[in-house]
Formats: sequence, C-alpha cells, structure tokens
Amino acid sequence: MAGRKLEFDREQALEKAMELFWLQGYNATGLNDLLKHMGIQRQSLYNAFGSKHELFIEAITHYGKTIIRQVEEALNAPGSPLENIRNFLANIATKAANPNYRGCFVANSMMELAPHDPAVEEVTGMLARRVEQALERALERAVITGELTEKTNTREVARFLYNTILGLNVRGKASLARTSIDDILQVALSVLK
Amino acid sequence: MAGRKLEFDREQALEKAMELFWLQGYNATGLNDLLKHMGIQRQSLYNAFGSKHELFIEAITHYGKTIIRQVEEALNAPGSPLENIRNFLANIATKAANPNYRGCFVANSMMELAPHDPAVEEVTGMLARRVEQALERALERAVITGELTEKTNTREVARFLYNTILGLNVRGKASLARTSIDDILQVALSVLK
DNA sequence: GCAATTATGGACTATTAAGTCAAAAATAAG
DNA sequence: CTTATTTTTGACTTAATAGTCCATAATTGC
Repeated sequence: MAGRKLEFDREQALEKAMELFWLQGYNATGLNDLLKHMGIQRQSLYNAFGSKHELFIEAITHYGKTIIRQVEEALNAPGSPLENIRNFLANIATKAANPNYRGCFVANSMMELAPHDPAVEEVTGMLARRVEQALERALERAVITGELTEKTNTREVARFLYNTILGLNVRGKASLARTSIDDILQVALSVLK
Repeated sequence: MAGRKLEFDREQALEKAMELFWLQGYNATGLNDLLKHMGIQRQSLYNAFGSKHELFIEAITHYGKTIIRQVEEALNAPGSPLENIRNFLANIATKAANPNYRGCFVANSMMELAPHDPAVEEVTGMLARRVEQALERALERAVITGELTEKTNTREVARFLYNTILGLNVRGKASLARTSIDDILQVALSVLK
C-alpha cells in the first residue's frame, strides 16, 4: 500500500458535512460551501466520498447512528419509563421552541428528498421505525411497572408519539410561541395514562 | 390606458405556478419549468409577477385562500361538530397514505423556506393560526352540543390537532403504511371526549 | 392615421452548479 | 535511489440558473 497520506480525518470531515446538510438541506448546500466547511479540497471530497449525493447518504446515516444512540439512552435511563418518555418529548419541545431551531435532520430530509430519492426514503424510513420501536419498548416497560394500564396499545401510541415529534419539527420552523408548544405537548402527553 | 392586451389569464397562470411550487418546492422549480407549465413567456412572467420570489409569495397566498375556505367548509358543515373534526382529520390521513402524497403546500414551505425567508414565515405562520382557530371554533361548538365535556381546553386541543396534521404531512412523504396512519389517527382522536 | 403605451418573443448575460483532468507532491516498497 | 501509488491543488468543463434587453406586435386615445 504505497501512496501519499490523507491530510484530513475522514470522520471529522463527514461530521462537518453533516452539520451543513442538517442546517441548510441538500440542495441549498453547494460544493463550495461543503469544501470550505469541511476544510478539504474538491478532489479529496470526490476521492473520499464519491459524490455529493453519496456524501449526503453517509452524512444522514452517520446522523442516524448518533441520534438512535441518544434516543435509546434517554428512553432507557434508570427510573420510571413513563418519566423518561415525558422528558424525552419535553426535551424535543424545548429545542423546537428555540427561534433558531434547525429541526431534526431526518424530518428535514423526509420532506426535502424522500419523495424523489429512494436511498433517502429508505434511510429515513428505517430511522423513523427505529425511533418508534424504541418508544414502543419504553411504553411496554411502563405497562410492566404499572404506570400505564394493561390495555395500552403500545404500538399505536408509539407511532402517535413519533408523529407528534414530527409535527413539532415542522411547527418549530415557522415562528412559534413557547405557549403553543406547551399546549401541544400537554395534550399529546395526556394520552399516557 | 393604451397598450397591447394581456394574452393570458393572470389568475390561471398563478394557479399553474402554485401547482408546480406545491409539487416541487421553491428551489427545485426553475424558471423554465414555470414558463412551460404556466404557458407564458419569460418577460410576461416578470411583467405580471415581478420575480420568482414574488410569484411564489402570491402562489402560497392564493393557496392559503383556497385552503382556508375548504377547512372552514369542512369544519362548519351541518350536523355534529365533533364528527366534522373527525372526518376532517380522517380525510387528511387518507391523503397522506397515498404513495404520491405531495403534502400540504404550507407545511412544505415552512420546512423549506420559513427559517430564512421572513415573508414565507409570515404567510405560513398566519395560515397555521387560522387553521388552528377554525379547529378551535369547531371544538367550542362541540362543547356546546355536549359532545365534548365543559372542561375541554379548546385552544390546547386545537393546537394539538394541527400539530398532528403537520406530523402526518411529514410522515406521508416517506414510505408509510396505511396501518401506521390509522394508528396515529386512532390515538390522536382519542383525546376528543 | 399617428403617437403613446403595453405585451410578446427570443436572444443574451452573468453566476453558479456539480463534476473532471492533469500536473505536482508525498509516501511506501523494492 | 527508483518506481509505483496515492493525495493535493487549482484550472477547466458543461449545464443550468435567475434575470435583462430590445426589437416587434398589438392596442387605445387623439
């Protein structure tokens, strides 16, 4: 294996690309923006990642890994499963209430690309399912601890909660008062009993 | 007032522009696409609408007018106010379950443009509030008819229902089984009692 | 009919996009 | 040291972008 050494850290460059795609979306992010923000040269990007599109897929996959880890950490925290679910949603609501909220990269990509980009549709669909499953398992634990009644349809509720999260993602993008967010959360969490 | 007559119907051309922006979004829609679909000439577009951006604002405003009319018609239909709300949401859910679902133009624009486009933020925010208000009024009527208890916080629930609709808009863009939609709707509507 | 005014058609400009090419630089193996 | 291999650098290519210019066509008021 001869040859010159890579002058940049591939993982770090990918992280930077993810940040920019997350903030601006796929189409609004030009190659020049990427190169500047990643701190590498044009040809290096093509050598390392193939194309803008392949880089994007890697970026969202990378995002997915970290987000799934965070979601599971939050929902599997010690203590009350129901409290974990409540805190998880409250946390997202607080982020969405920030005027500079950039949204969830997955939700953003579903909207921008999923309808005409099979690769994006697949990755985002898979991540959505994994979050729903994590919620479902937490709900099941809440049933076991007796915090939720035996009659709770955990799958239905998990899908519902994830849908609520997606809604907050959209609403947080336009001007949105904290009180509105709290109202939404209040009612959504009222189904947990 | 001398001068040559306009060869196209301005309202009709606007409608066509709306269709395309709705389907493809702002940035993915080029001038050439617009001209072709609107059936007018380049200079005519600039004479009649000023710029691509101004045309977009007119298009979404036009969309808003028609959508608000439809929403109020659906929610103010004769008969049970609660049934009207249920049917309204079920209708949206059915649309979202369609594989070729193009989403709500307002939700699409919130995601694509609202964060960096004050004019779009204002129009979409205003339309969101108007839909929430229409829902709130319908909920109030349901309280009066006794279909909902006096304790119902109609404002909270209205905001919650609109958030659910926005969630369906996102979820409908990625692959989504009919059963998932039904689960979401089932739980969301369970708060109405 | 003539002058003023407005719309059309099509060429044109300037900018930006993603992606490629090839020379120069750096490295490892023989 | 030499050769083979890989990365970097920056110029280049091709296509598409939003928007402008201007000559021609159509219309109304005088």
